[in-house]
Amino acid sequence: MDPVGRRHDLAEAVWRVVRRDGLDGASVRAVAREAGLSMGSLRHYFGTQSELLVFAMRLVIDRIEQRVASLRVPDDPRRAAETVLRELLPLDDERRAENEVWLAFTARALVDPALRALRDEGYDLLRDACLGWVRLLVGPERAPVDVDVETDRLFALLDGLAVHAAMRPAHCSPELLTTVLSRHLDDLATR
Amino acid sequence: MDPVGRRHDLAEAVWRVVRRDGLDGASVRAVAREAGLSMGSLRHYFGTQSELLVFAMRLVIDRIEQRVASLRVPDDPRRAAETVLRELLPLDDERRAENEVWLAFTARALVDPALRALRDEGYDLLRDACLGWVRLLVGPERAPVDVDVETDRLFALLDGLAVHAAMRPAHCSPELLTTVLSRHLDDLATR
DNA sequence: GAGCAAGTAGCACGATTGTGCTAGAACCCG
DNA sequence: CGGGTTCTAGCACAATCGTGCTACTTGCTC
Repeated sequence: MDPVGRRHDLAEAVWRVVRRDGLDGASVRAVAREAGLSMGSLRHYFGTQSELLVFAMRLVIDRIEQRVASLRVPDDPRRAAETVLRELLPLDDERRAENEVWLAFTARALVDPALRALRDEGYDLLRDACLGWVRLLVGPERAPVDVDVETDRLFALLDGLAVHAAMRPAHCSPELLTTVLSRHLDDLATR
Repeated sequence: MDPVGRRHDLAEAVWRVVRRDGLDGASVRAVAREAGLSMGSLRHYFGTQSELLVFAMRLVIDRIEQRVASLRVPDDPRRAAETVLRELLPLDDERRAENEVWLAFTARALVDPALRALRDEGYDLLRDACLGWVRLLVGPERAPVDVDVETDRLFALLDGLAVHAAMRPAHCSPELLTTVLSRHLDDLATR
């Protein structure tokens, strides 16, 4: 198989192990077993465990970026914002997987320098997106400081919803998530 | 020393290790070393590692509850809400510690059944608090479904702010956190 | 077909883990 | 002062970990 494809397969094996047993459970042996490979074979694609995990975390960002980029966005700003930001909520199993894996990696990034840069990159991307939509929705008459506050408010809301969806999936139906987001965007646009 | 006091000391040693090296780093040996005790001695107070970690996580809830309970709350609902909810934000180092430790434990609760009940307990307490303040602030003329949506919105905002404060402390000054909360409560009260 | 690169497998080593266990020190109460 | 409980310390064991290393197989290229 394509070597780069194989690395993707291994990263997805990491995702599955992480979702099942947490990042602590993602030992080299466990990932190899999950992927149906031997340890030695895995190490032919990833020299160290750190390299493997960084690649698996990077894949989260890439996948989300790619999905958002391939989105057909309406012209109306309000509906455009909802379309894009909806895509960041864990509404189906694919996005739930990305969300849980991302959460596990960011938690470890608190103590693992190798993952910190990736976490910052992901957060910067998301915050910039929030900033852009807030600018578009509140209009130019709003004071710049308000834009900053509203950006961090939207930013925190999105991450909070994602965290809650991971922690209490039973209490966070897709309908609830979208309703909360929609309500917030309404308030943002009608002020 | 008082045995119960000793258990508290050990739990605080867990906190320090968790903040420094993550929950993965909180091995029995590391915690014992941090507390200046031998492994065997630690195991006299906590028979298993799981018991130790559960106690340390429980302490997070207890500490926050205790701090909130000892709060002098203004009569005005809007100011009362801000006073109490402010107390849940990581505005000083004591609350930052609680926040980071709580985050680490909830992340592990995703794959560790022993911690799940405590995570649920903490989340239920926080959501109930949000529900109460939303009811008080929006008034009785609001539809019940709106109250639910606004509750989960406030709930997600608070947790999102806490997560961001832990992940990017440089970008989340106490002023920013309180401003965002205050803005949100304003919107809630003036609708 | 020869030969070299790529892929696969698996052993070995030292380090670290949680916990069971024993033995001695400290303390308190009668 | 004696005796029993509480506390402390530390060893031992099996399990697991990441990684270095070697050997075998596969496949592609002259």
